[in-house]
Amino acid sequence: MMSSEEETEFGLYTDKLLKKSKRTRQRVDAGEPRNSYSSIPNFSSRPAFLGGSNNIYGAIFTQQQQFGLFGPGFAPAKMLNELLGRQKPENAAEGEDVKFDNVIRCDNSPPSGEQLAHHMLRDILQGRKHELLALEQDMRNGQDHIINNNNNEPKTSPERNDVDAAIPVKECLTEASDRERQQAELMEEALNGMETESLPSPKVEPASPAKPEDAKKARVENIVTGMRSSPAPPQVNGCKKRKLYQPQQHDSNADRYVDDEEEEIEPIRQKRVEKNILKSQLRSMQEQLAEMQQKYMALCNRVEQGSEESQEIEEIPSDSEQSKRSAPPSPVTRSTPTPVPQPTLAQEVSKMKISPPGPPFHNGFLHNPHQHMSNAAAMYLGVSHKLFMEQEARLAKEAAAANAASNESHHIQSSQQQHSTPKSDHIQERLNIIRNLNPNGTDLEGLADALKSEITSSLSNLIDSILHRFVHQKRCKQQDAATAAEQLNKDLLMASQLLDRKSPRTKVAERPQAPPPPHNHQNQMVNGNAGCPSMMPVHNMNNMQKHSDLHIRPPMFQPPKPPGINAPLYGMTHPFCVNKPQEPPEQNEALSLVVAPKKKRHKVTDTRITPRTVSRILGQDGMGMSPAAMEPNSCSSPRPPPYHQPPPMLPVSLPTSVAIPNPGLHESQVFSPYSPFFHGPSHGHHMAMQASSSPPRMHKIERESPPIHHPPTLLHPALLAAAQHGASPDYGHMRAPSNGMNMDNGDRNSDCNSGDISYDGMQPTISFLCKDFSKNLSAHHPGISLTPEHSSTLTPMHLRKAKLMFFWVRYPSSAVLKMYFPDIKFNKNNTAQLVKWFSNFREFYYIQMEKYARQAVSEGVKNADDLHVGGDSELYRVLNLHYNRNNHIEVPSNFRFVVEQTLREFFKAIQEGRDAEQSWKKSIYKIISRLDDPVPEYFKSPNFLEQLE
DNA sequence: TCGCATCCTG
DNA sequence: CAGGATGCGA
Repeated sequence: MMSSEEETEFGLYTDKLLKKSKRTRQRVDAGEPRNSYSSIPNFSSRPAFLGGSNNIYGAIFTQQQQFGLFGPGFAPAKMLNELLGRQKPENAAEGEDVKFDNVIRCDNSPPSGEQLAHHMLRDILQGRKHELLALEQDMRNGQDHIINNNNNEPKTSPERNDVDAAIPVKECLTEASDRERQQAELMEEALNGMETESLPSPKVEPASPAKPEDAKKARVENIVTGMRSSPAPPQVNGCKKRKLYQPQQHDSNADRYVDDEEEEIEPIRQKRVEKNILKSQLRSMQEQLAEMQQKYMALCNRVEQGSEESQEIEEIPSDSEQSKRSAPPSPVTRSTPTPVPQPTLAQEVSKMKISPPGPPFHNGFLHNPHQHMSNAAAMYLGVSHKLFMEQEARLAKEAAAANAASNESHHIQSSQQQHSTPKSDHIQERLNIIRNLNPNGTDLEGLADALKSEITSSLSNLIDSILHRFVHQKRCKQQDAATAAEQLNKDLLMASQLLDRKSPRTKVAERPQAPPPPHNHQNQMVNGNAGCPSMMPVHNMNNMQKHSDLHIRPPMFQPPKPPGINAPLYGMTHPFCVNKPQEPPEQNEALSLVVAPKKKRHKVTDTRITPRTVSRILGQDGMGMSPAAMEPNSCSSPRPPPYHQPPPMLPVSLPTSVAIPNPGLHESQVFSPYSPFFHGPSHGHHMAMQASSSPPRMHKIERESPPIHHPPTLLHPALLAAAQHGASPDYGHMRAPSNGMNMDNGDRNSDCNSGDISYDGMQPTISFLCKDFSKNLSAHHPGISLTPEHSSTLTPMHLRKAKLMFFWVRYPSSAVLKMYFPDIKFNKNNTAQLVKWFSNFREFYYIQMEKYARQAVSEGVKNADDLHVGGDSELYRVLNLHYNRNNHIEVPSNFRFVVEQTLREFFKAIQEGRDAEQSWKKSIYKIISRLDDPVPEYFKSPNFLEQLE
């Protein structure tokens, strides 16, 4: 049953678990043995000792795959996978008996019966969407199965059959009937292919006794499959209302369908027709866009090349460039080529697509002498691609789903290609025209036409003007460069606005389409560009770049442009990340499934919005803490006078986000956000992203030596900046004297020696550290006390910090946490909150792990050792996005190691079918809990928080 | 019973 | 992310 793993070290422990688990518990995982992991004496924090042949470390070190007890001789992975894949139901069935027994037993106990039933139903409903569909079918057949959606009242009877009788006929039913009618009609008339898609497939899965685990598994699988099989829109809503507010999924069809539900049939049909029309029109527009882009690229290249060297010009320079760029990227470890046969359009698109960012991007565009131009181009493309890419994505989906449709689209495309691109004078005028059209709304076709011509014309205008400017710019050289860039920016801004306004719908889906970025820092910059057209004047850029941590954004800047999440088309080190190259339909999906996108009830949260406000802008300049302060001419806006407002007790929200890209920059260094600091600080520890480059082995070896001297993983500009300033006055001794920036050791126990970190929760006054700090302040600005008040309130910045800490510790004790949040006056509540945060972090983390592990399994990965998490793997990026959204710090290499281990553990467990067991994750948790590392000292520094911006 | 951890839900 | 439910160990 349990793998040998447990037997070795956790024997006793797991025995208990197993025994206990027999008890009537419906939830597999509820409750983790308290303090289990870290408190278990035998748990060494270092893998080295784990001698067991089965332990992961053994496997890792020996580079041999060992499936626990199964050993090498076990069936070929392929077989195994298939077996498992198909077996799942079986396994589940086995377990179900047990589980169900439990459930039944529970029924006898009055108090919990209801709840159990509720849970059960919930699980069923959540996990087995397809089942629901089947049920729906049943309903249609006259059976009285009633599906209860989660929003309805809890059933009183645990038995499924009873549900029928017990449930009052609710909207569900009516909705269903509505749909029924609609669908019937639609089927008959076969209005369009899309509709038929939405019909529930008669696929029936015998409503087996619901087993929670099963349901859970199903859920996860749903997520996974959802990620993978986006082309084929999963079941369309049953009576699952919850599905509805689940992300603005690409599945516009479903959405539409849902929306239409309530309305009369007639209008629905009309709308559909209209939509189709619009769709085709959009398609044509895309075509044109593509064309124009090509032209544009070609022109750009010609111009550039002409000026540089007289090199041969290729037909489509962009292509060549692209190929150059895309070639080098890490060879896919295990290529699971999923080159979905793309229709011609898609091919074209792929050509057009800017090589998914990352390093290649830099090499390509950014290095050329005319960077401002290139950047502008990139930006432009980013903007204009929104619409295009989205549509392309949808197209791909549809093509996969309905073959018939593809032909049509081709026709349309080709026919539309003939469109000429009319030119007109001013965008504004046209905008007005369009605005006038909108109100009527009735004439959608007209509108579409208008939009079409509008976009095309304006775009062509844009391109022309851009080119003109470019040429002109070349003549005028640097002097004019700045202004030209500004102009470009304006143009681009206008363009983006134009596009946004015109196609509001695309807006929704566009985010995921953002150019993907292998190398986050850089990419974020790039993406930021596309997302935030409003740039700073070029002349400011130089200063800015020197302080990449001090991103002063245009007031209007709205961060919500998370770095592209799309998987890069290439460069996936991670085997199972390789797949969805052709799946523009957001990689996000799975993620969003996990993390509900729109929750209104944040308290401390919403990290996207930066709290540190005015304090940063106002307060900081006097403090000599911000890099900016050192800079005489930093930023266009002269630093505010030395007076300070009382530091806001509670952080005010400011838009935060990634650096503002400087479109106009021509210095290459600009694009390595951290570069400015690499040389600055005395410790040039440029541990810079070895990302995927650093061989995993290294980490492993690293870990072997207990004293582990963690490589200076930090690189947070803020820190570096701080280091710079450390030279100045008192600041220097704020840090541990010996370590300086090498915050290596931060041993939990030893860190106290820093002395200054004495945290006394009760002291109303400032702590040592704060005193120090305040001394500085007052020294520089008498009368101003910027003492980081010992607040008991955890701010969003604390949250960020906590997230960053997660890279080192997954299971921090509350003591450790307190130590690392010296500015917090801890009490039960905020301690719990902080702990809860980490719990949440873990949750997210493990969900991701499981998801990807399952994906790997289902994709036929054989050996856990084949799983690698590179810096460019999707998994890695997802995690980084979650915990290190703005790339505040360099992700410690150990974290990647941990991730990899976790992934492998999950993978093995799943592969071996252990996931059928009740608490199969626990063993994994235990393993992972041992992989915690000491958090770097600098996390304790108040400045760190400060710099988290 | 309490503290802690997970899972689920919103 | 926060609340609540639940489980487990002490």
